[in-house]
Amino acid sequence: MKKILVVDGNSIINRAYYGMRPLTTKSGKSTHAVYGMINIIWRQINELSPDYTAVAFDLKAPTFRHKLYEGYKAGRHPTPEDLLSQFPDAKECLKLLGMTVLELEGYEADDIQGTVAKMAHSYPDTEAYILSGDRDLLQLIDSKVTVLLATNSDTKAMRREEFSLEYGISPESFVDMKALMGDSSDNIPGVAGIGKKTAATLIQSFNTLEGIYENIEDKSIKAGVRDKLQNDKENAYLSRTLAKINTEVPLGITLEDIAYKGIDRDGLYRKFTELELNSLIAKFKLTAKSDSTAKHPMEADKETASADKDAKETAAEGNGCKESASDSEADCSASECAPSIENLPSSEIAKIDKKRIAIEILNGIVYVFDGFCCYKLDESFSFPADFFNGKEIICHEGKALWHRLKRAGLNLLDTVFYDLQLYAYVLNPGRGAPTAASLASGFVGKTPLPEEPSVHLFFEIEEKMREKIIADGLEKILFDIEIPLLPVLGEIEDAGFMISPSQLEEYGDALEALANDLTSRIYIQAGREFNINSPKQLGAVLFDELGLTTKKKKTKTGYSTDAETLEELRSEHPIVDDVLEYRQVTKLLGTYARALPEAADSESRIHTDFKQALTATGRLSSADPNLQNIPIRTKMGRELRRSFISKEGYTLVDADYSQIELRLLAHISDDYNMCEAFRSGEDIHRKTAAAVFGMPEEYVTDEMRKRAKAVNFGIVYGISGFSLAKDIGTSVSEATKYIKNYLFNYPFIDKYLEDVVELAKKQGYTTTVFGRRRYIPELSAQNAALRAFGKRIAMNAPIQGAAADIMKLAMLAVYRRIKREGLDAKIVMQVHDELILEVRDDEVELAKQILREEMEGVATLSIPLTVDVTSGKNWLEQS
DNA sequence: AACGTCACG
DNA sequence: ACGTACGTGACGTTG
Repeated sequence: MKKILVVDGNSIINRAYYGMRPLTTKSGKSTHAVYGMINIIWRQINELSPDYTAVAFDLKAPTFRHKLYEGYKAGRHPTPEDLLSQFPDAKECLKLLGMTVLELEGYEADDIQGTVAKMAHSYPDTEAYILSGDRDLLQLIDSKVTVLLATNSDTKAMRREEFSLEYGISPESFVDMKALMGDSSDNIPGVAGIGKKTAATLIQSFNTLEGIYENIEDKSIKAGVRDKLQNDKENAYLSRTLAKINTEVPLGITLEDIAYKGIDRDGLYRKFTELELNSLIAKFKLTAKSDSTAKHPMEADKETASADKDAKETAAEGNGCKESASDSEADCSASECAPSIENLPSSEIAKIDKKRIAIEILNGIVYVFDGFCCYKLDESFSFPADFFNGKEIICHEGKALWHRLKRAGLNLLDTVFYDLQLYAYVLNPGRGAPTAASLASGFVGKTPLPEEPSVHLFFEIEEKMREKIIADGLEKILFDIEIPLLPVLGEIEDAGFMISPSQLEEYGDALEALANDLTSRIYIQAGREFNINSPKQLGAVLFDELGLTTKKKKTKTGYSTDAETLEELRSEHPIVDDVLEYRQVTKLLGTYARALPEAADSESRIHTDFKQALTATGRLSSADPNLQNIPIRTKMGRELRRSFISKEGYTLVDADYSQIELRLLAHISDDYNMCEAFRSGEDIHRKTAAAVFGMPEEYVTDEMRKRAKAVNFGIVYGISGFSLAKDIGTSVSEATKYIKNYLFNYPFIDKYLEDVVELAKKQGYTTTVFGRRRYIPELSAQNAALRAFGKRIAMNAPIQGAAADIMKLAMLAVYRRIKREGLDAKIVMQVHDELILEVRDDEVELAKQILREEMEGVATLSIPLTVDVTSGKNWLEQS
């Protein structure tokens, strides 16, 4: 028996799109629909071993159904952009899988499938299988046609038996039934007031529409139903025409035209690499170059092809500069693209004399491309000290390169690092850092071999990405902020923040004694020893053994034992207080007191790593170690800051923006009331309290001010009454009232929050006042909770992002001013709205003045930016 | 590697 | 009906 597999391309790709977690390439291209579709289809190919395969797609052009009925498929959600963009890749992949893609203007995918499936009747010994998630296709079931109904988890074969069992009618009657009950998803009207049940009963009795209307006076039809049928008779017949799949589409093909060709291994490897679908490469066991192109699928899955190493080595040993990379054909395959790489001894480094060069470090080896030749440097390369002065370096992960060159003793005066990772970040933050190879395939369509440098493509990639940067209006963000900031961050990391290890040790010892004390007390009260650090064991002790009241099992794995939960149980048992304190003490001990000295260098300085291309909003993040989360909120924790010090003869100068996010909200929304409050230097939380509680400011109590402050914070995050209530400990209705009063008093903020969400929905992204983007795909999610999350992101991102822009501009301004005025001062830390300098004692006052001037003057907004500046010998004692 | 928890702006 | 404030990083436990 020969088999035809007909796939409903639109249905399967939709199912894959909505049924899977989003997946994107490093450069931000969505790929999960393609990935899911291939998995679903490949499983069927393996199960069936079809002889003929076709995948049908809809085209945009209207079909006869639209012409017949203008409401047809009206009210459908438009296909999301990031699904639409996957169709070309999907079709290409299907062809590479050896399948035939069929689409025809004026016909829907359903019609094409029906036509192909029914071809089984024209050939002897042939049967057809239709793979779809759409139940409309069930009408095609007959003796030679089976529908494979793809559900979320598996695929169910529907033959006549299964169909009749489920619907109680024959597949041939399916369209007649649909003509009666309609179909809201396709906007097929049907007969008003007749649903699934009545429709099924009628069809069971009379089989077809004709049967029903011929027997309309039959007494088995109730009067009400009869009226409805008579009223909508025209609609019923129209609906049937709309629902009926046309099996006579003029495709002009024979079965031989859709014979299954087997997979194209090289093509799939290239395509999957481009899409970064590495798990599919593994699943199909694809390698860079295989010895044969067409394989039967059953063999393909098992095959292990061997990489062709010879090809690579020939290229590496090639003779110098004869081939230039830019001569390569645009569509050449990866191995053909690789240029010859010349080994360059240090003595000949001066040979590289272009102003603009590309550098890539791969597995510790330095590669240089000067626009013509590609060089591989010695392990112990050495450049002349001023080699890079005034040069433009196109690179990837430029800060690591910056450090490496700095450590090699090189001057980097006016050296600009055009870091492609920053380009990608600015184009689409929050996608994770793309590799150089993925940028190559994403922007110039060339995929370097794994483990091979892609530096020879950096000039082309830079050009393409720059075009996109300009098209998106991101030049300022990239070229005026991120690119110049890179060496500034390098300097800050290099400088490091000095600590006092002895002081930390003392502090740690005290914490340790306290922790030991608490441990024994907890054991005594628990009646046994256990691991207090294990939420599981702690939960068992508190709730099962000591019988504390459990609200609900909050976590996936068991009882919730977080501070919020324990706080409510304090009065039930004295052990709870001890556990809370134990948690606090061990946190300080493990994360800070003991860990920080480990990270310090021989001069007791700690060098963090600022991640410049990580956060979705534009902020920096700090890691290894994180110096942006040093405790301050509790007295015991705050003590840690005493151990962050300045070196002998120097002082720490600390400057932080006051209320920067709230000020930005005032500026962006242009809310008169809030702007006025900032202009006149009023206490913004007190003023807000007066508005929220509806009374003069003189009567505002501390508690009221505290609540108003929480509202101010919450608004910036896209607050809900529920969360505000939880935060300030009131009823939800009380909290909701505060929010309502707030928005009433600051009407432009209310308007702004609505508008920013609308605009984000329309554009797919938000922007800061400086143009920095954040894409918010969550806004078009199916899941309501996810959509609500998207709204909150849309409200917050322009504010948090603008604050980040301002701080970055301030860092540049302060850095340049220090340099220009020749101060003996270094920036040692940034904590989002705070900048810390280490300044020679005699220049402290000057540094304070500079910090204030530069930070406050960095942007001109409709309200003033204000900065609080303090100084001291450690991070705690600031005056 | 995932989870729970908790440190920061 | 459903979930519940934005953005981060690190530690210890557990599977």
